[in-house]
Amino acid sequence: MVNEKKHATFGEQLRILRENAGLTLREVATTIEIDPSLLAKIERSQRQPTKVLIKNIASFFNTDEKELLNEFLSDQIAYKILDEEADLNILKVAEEKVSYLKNLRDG
Amino acid sequence: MVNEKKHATFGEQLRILRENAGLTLREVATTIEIDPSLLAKIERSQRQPTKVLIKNIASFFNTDEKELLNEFLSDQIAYKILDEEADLNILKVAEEKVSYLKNLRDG
DNA sequence: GTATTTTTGGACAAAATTTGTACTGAATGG
DNA sequence: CCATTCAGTACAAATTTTGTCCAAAAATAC
Repeated sequence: MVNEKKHATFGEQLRILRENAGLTLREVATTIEIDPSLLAKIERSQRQPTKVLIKNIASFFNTDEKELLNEFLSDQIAYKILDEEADLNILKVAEEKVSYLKNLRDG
Repeated sequence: MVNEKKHATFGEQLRILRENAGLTLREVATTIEIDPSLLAKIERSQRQPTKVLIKNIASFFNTDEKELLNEFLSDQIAYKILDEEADLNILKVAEEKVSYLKNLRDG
C-alpha cells in the first residue's frame, strides 16, 4: 500500500496513456511524427522529450500540456538527484534560492 | 530582515569567500589553474564549475567540498525552475519520484 | 588627472552531451 | 513458419557547454 502508480516517471505515465488507449508505439509515433524507437526510449526515460513533443503528446492523448510538462521537469530533477547521489535537502535549499533569485530579479 | 546572505548562489558564496580572503580573481584563478575570466564567470553564474573545480576551490579555501557541491546542485535546480518558470510544487513531486525510483532500483 | 590593476563581456573554437535514426535480435501471437 | 512489437546498440548529426583570448569598462593607486 505504499507506492501507488502516482509517482511513476514521465515515461511510465506516457506508456500508461498509450496502453490505456490500446495503441502501439508505432501507431502513436507515426501520428506525432517521430521514430517509434525514440518514443520507446522516451517511455523508458532513455531520451528526453522536447517541449514540442510534450505538446504533441498532450494533444494526442487529450491531456493537459502544462501538467505533462511539470511531470517531465520533476523527472529531470529527480534523476539529477539520483545520479548525483545528492541529499534530498538540496530541494529545500533550491526552493529558497528560487525566491532569493526572484527577489533579485524583480523587487 | 528578510534575505540574509544565506541563500546566495554558489557563485556569490564563492565571491564572498574570495573577498573575505582579500584575494583577486587572478590570484585565486592562477593557483587553481583556470583562466581568471572563467572564475569571474563562475562567480556570476555564467559558467558552471566542474566537480574537479569545486574540489579545488574547496581545498583552496579550506571549506567542505561536499557542502560546496550541494550549493552548486541546488543552484542548478533553482535556475532550472526559474528559466522554465516552473511551479515550485514540482520540487515536492520530484522528491516523491526520488523515493519511487530508489524503490524500483533497490528493493 | 593618468597609470595600473581588476573585473566584465563578447566572440569563438574545442569539447562534451544529447538527439534521432537505423538496424539487430528477442518475444509474442497468429 | 511469418508478421509485428518492443528492447537495445551504435553512430552521425545537432545542440549545448566549456574555456580562452582579447578588448572595454571599472575600480584603485599614484
